Amino acid sequence: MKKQILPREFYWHDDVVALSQALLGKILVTKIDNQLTAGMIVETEAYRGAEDKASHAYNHRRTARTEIMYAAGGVAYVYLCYGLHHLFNIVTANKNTPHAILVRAIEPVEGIPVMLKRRNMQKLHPKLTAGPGVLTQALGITKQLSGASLTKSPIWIEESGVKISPKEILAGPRIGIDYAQEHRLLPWRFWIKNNPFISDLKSRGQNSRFQ
DNA sequence: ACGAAGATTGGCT
DNA sequence: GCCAATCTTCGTC
Repeated sequence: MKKQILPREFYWHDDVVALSQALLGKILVTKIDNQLTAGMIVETEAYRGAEDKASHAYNHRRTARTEIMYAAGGVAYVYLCYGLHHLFNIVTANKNTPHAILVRAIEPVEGIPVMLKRRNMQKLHPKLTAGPGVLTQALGITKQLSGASLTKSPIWIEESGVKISPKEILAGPRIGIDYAQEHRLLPWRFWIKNNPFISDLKSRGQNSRFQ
């Protein structure tokens, strides 16, 4: 099948919760250090900009770090978490609407030897790319790439040809945002049912071939 | 200028 | 299950 890079307009949709589900099954690709690596997006979280207490842009907070969230959709927002982990987000919606989608897990598709080397692992295992901090390491994404366009930079997203039906999509509370008060339990984390590469073991399903 | 907290991970008990 | 690692960011003094 033909590889089709998602156009900028794809990211301009105003409903970040719907887009978070639409991104499941798409292919996240990087070409960094001249090495092509890619994985299917299997878990996402929606962060609904100014109205979401879990969002870095809650109440229209604007700082040097979060400024890129206010750009028109279709750019990367990458930030350092706990001083260690680079977390990759997709900025969505129109300019000045700071919605973003955190990519929490991917299923490796291409460049697996490169990803293994970057992760210092010997063989394929969900730990390679299951989790927002480890998938960036596998793909070579760092905060240097925050602000990069997803249509003309070393990071982009492609159609996979695989259609994920609503029945295959599960939803639950977002992870690691207990500080978000009444927004803490919103079911804005989405994942592909029973996919072995989901970050949270409890929601992964019981038939993982890696157990 | 200071210090607490963080959209996590991996190793050890 | 618990906890340290590690450092930027941001609120407060």
